[in-house]
Amino acid sequence: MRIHHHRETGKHKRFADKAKQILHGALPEFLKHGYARTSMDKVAKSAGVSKQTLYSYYSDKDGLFTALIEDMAIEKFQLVWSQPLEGEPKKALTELAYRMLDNVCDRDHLNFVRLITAESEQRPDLSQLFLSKIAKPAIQILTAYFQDCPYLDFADSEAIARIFIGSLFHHMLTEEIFHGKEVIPLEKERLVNNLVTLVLNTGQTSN
Amino acid sequence: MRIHHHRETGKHKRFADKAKQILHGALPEFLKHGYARTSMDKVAKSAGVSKQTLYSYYSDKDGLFTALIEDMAIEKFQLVWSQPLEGEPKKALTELAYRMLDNVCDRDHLNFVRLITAESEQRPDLSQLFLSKIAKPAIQILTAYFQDCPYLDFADSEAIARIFIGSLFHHMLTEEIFHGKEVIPLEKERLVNNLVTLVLNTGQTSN
DNA sequence: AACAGACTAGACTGTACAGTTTGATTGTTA
DNA sequence: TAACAATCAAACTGTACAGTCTAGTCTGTT
Repeated sequence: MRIHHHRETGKHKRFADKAKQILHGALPEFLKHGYARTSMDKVAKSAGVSKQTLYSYYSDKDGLFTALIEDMAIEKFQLVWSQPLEGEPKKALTELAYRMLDNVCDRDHLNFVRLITAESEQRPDLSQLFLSKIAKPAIQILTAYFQDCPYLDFADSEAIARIFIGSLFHHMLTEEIFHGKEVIPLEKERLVNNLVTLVLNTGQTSN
Repeated sequence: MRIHHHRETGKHKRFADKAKQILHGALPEFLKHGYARTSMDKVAKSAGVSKQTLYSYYSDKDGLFTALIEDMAIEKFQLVWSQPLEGEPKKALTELAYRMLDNVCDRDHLNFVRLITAESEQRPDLSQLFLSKIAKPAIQILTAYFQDCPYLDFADSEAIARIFIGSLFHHMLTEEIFHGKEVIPLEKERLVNNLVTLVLNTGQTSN
């Protein structure tokens, strides 16, 4: 991104606003069509900005894409884990599971996952960013919950947390991204019930 | 594909051979670079065939791609599930888990999954083919094992099978496709041990 | 009024690539 | 040997698109 020097914060702000406006326009294009099928002309149009301006904020298509993914990984997509995990384990885990399934099944989120996957070979840095900013915190929070909850006791809390999250993630991948609703349908309720039961059966203590 | 009429099987065979030869050349290109970044010139070169021949066997890039994915989904990639699941549950499940992790972590297989994911919006039919030819049989076999095994008894065998397979799939997605080995590493052994324990703890009967 | 900075529309350049055409070569069949 | 099918290399066409350039507008500052 070009370096600007302004004395006034107003101008800084306007600059940042325009940068955001461009990302905001680029977002649906890249999410819908993927990297290769998105043209800079369409991005400019979608952002309501001239092509020249686009290129004065982002040096090239790759720079724009990188900025976009970073912005998404950092700003969007961590809503689920902001709420604390409290109360009776069965209720807490069930609610978490539904929250995760609902949140992750949002169109934008699904397309984001697909985009990261599609470009994971060209841009391993971006998929690692995804992991460190989104997957890792999720695993850590759930692991900490398993460790700290007085009603639960696992030999390996992190592994259990991964199994929990992995099952839910896989479900949304097959049902939503792979369009599995007609091919291999499975109601959320069955998955969540069995998953929670499985985990509690093993981890529940008597105290 | 063009329709040919030959009286001799020799010609039929040669025709089919050439078709396979083209697919064989197209395979690494599409797997490595994805759909958009693969050019028909490179495919022709990689297959050791002229561009004209390429276009006489497959009507266009899309037709070639479709044929390739169909071939892969049907011919390759179901090795794990061909061996029967027998013996003591703990041993059988542990071995299955390792077999699946090893098999699925093969470069070609990983790239195949990424390719299917990347094109899942443009070509939902192909991702559904992947599900019905690869994921569905796997789930069915494991479900049947859970149901038929005298030492095991689940309320919902299919849900448990999905949790089992989903956890393993998610692991290979994060560790291999998303390059998570440095970011969120987890040894196979921890995952498999905990997964098998989790499942057996819940399903094991006393008979 | 004069100037500067951010912006715009649109033309332009060069490259990559899907798909076609040409014209020659080889091998098989009748 | 004549006809034919399959193949080849290479040139060609048309389109899409990244990135640049031109010329001019609008806005706020001095």
